[in-house]
Amino acid sequence: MSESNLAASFLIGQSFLHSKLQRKVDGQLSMHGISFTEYQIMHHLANAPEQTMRRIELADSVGISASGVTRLLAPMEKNHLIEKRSNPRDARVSLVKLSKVGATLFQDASVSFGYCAEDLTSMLSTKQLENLIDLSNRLIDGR
Amino acid sequence: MSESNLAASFLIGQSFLHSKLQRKVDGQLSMHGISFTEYQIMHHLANAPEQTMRRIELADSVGISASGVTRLLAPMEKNHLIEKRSNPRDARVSLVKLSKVGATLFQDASVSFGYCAEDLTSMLSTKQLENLIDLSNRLIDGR
DNA sequence: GATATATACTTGATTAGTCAATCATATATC
DNA sequence: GATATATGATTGACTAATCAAGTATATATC
Repeated sequence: MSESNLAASFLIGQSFLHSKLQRKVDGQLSMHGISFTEYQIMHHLANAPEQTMRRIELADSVGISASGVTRLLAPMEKNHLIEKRSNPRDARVSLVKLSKVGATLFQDASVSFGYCAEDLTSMLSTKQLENLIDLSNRLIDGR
Repeated sequence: MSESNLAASFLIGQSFLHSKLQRKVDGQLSMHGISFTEYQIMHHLANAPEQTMRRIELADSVGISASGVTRLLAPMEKNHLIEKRSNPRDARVSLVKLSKVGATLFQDASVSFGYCAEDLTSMLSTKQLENLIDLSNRLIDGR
């Protein structure tokens, strides 16, 4: 009956936590007209050299499929948050660059996102949060 | 440029981790013909008194909307994994009971799920995993 | 006991993603 | 240098969810 497997109950809890965090973050970012996924795209672009990445790199960074990236970026390009660049060394590649408009929006959204994140984690001390991030990173890296 | 906010980078990492876990778990459960969401539904039903819950309780437990539950349960009922019961004290309520077939499938799937969970968390000691669950629960409870 | 409000659930329309197939280009091999 | 294979990206068809609106029933108030 009751779940005796620690690892299994972690997965169940993890999934529930995700839905809670996702809901809160999406609600907060909606006032900037973007979703959490779009925010993540901009986050990775903002931290990349030249604010530029290949689409497949974005897919891997965010954790969605290549086709998901194509569909996600289309409206972002129409709204001039990003710009399409080609790679002269490899014509298969479509580079994505965070535009000036996109960078500004990202900075604004980052303030909301930061407050939201602080709020959602306010019950943990810095040490606990660092610990949590460390443990999460081990799960991500699989080491 | 680089994210100085600890809480914010936690949220980004959390989202990425979720996509990784979701993918792996869904892949594992697909051999039983169910999704992770369906597994969670059965998990909560299996642990409920009489293996029975109201639909809105299921929605809250799993972290999806009421309409999401309606849409999710429809095929599960057709496949006889769950049964619909009415509440004689409140005709608005539609009770959901895990069927015998559903309980058997859940037990089988729990074995796969357990292995999958062990595998995904194998790099953490029991103590670390307990610690991770505790920290996650604080985020969930907001205390 | 009629009326207003709240709760449980379902439905129609929409959205964000998936996968499988495809196209274009690049790279390796003979 | 022709051919096979691999890689990056897009598209069509589909799925799992959302929200807003609607229906049915219950509860509280006058």
